[in-house]
Amino acid sequence: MIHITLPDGSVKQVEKGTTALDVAKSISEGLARNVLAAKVNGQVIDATRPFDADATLQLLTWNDTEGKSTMWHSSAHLMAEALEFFYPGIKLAIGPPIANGFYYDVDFMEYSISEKDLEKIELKMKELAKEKNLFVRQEISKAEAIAYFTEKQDPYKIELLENLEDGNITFYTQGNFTDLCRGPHIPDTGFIKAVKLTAIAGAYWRGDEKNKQLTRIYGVTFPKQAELVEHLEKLEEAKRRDHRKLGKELELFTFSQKVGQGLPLWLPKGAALRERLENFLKRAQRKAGYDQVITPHIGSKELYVTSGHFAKYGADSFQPIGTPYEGEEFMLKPMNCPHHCEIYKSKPRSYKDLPVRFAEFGTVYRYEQSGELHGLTRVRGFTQDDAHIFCTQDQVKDEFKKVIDLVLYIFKTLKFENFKAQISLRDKENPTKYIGSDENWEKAENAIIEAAAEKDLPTVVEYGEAAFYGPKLDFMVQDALGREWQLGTIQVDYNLPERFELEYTGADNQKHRPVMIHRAPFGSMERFVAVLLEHCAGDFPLWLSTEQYAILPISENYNEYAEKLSELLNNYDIRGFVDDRNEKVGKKIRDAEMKKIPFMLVVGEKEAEGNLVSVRQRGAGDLGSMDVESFAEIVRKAIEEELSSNV
RNA sequence: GCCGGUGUAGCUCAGUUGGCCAGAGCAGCUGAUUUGUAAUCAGCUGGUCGGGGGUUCGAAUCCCUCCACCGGCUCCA
Repeated sequence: MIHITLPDGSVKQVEKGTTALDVAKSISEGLARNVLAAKVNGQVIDATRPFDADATLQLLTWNDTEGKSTMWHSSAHLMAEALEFFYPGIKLAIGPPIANGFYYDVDFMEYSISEKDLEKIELKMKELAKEKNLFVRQEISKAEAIAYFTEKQDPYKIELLENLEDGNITFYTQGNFTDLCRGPHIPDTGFIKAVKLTAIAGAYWRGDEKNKQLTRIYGVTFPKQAELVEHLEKLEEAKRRDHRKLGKELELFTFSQKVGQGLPLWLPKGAALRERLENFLKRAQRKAGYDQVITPHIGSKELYVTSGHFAKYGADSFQPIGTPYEGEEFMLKPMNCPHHCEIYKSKPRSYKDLPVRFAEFGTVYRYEQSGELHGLTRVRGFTQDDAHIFCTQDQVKDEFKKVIDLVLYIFKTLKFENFKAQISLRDKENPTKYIGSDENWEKAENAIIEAAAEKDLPTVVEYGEAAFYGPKLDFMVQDALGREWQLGTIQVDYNLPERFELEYTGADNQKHRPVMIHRAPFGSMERFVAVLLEHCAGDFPLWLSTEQYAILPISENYNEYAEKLSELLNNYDIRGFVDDRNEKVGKKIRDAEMKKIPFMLVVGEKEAEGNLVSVRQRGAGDLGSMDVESFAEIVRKAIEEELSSNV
């Protein structure tokens, strides 16, 4: 007899050879029907594997991330079985589970496949799922495995096998399909009740663009049809919130083929929104001791040779601009830091001056591959809310904390409640990858870790993710749909101060090298606006709305009164317009709602006579009628509340 | 850049066994209506069918090529 310890601490005494599924059955049949896999001694394995010694056991169901990924992994096998049915002779590469489903990379040989084919594959998968075929695990020698795939003429599996150790190789078989696979898998295909193949795309073998491009089919499966429906609804919602769609509808930005791809054009309303965000940040930065600077959009090629960026990125950048006669070369600036370094150097600095903080909404241009461009989140020209802090090594931690405060203030004000900070540190195994002294790195990394801890940031630490010039802290926010985006960043840089020979005079009257911190709380205005748009689905907070109210006269007879009101509200610094079109008020309300205007002010005879406005708030409905001062007070209070989230 | 898909009016979309002047709704304009909390009615304007080339008596529709966009891959100072 052996002992199996469950998560609640209870211990089951069972025969050797008992499986996790048996244990589940002994608890309840219902549970057993939901068990997808088992976590035994911390390792996820098939629920059908027999125990041969004492162990801890956690039964994994659809409610566990590992349960889901096990099912999706099995779904990839199921899809492969269906694919082999329709397209015999195809070569299979890899088919893993991913965050939201699974995919399989397939070399379709002479077959061609398009989205139209997905439906029949789904049907076949459902048909095979109904057969409740068991996933059978089989240990196999490397030689036998290679022989199997040689027979099957699958070069990808053979390549995978070549990198595997003999004695550690397993096959899994369900129905008519056998695959090289480490496992684990769900007990049988019957758990898969709902199937949706979502996309078909190209993907390189082993992610290397020098390799052959395979066809990747993405899919997702569920244990219940209802969950698939829910999933599809979520996708619809994401589509509805897509910043490209909202940006067009709300007339915020556009693109022109003639101007060039990836070069956003900000329309009046978008520009007003952006200006408001910039002013918001400028105000906060002024308070935090930043000095605003302005630098040109191009810089001499020498500048980037000095910074080292030309050597690293020059070939993949917009190419230098030449002057007509002298043959001088200038680059479109891909970042602002070299310019800011030169500002630092414009006069001698003393330790008493530090930290120096130069801020600039700096527009930069980077060549992105055409297939990479995406709405406002990936463009070729964008504006960073950039700043560079020049300080002593001892000031790094404090400066980090101040920047973290700034970022938190922004997140709080704009209601990004779910976020995390990723701390990217060195890969210590690979010291030659980094510049700067070990001692300074150690200090900087600790400073970041401590700063994050003291600010109670939810953090994940990634080793080996640091830039070659210094460690960094990136903020990832979740939008309303739980999708993750990288926004703000804070980076320590030992490289540029060295290359630009920056110095300050210390208390010891000796020259010292300052540390540089790059930081951008929004990241870029383009990306931030995109994420904000999706986060709030276009319903901007009042203080950010370009049009805070629309005055809707009942008929043309009240247009004059409406104009008078509008002037009055202008005196209160409340922005809006009069909808004096010859339309019924219902139509005007509808249009104002579609334009996401926070307040609609209906005026007719009653209001004109009593010097009142009838206020209707987006989302909240009719607030009744009141005088202008009361309305202005409502607006003032609402904005104060929105902006008061001091950290 | 690569693989796959898409491209018809300002917007959303019909229109492919190749065939009469290419359609609708919304937006816009004109007129009527003078309106009370999510679409008043009527008329009108508007299209090199993404660009170029080809096949054909005839091309939005078939072929070639280029461009842009969408979904991925690779990349991201």
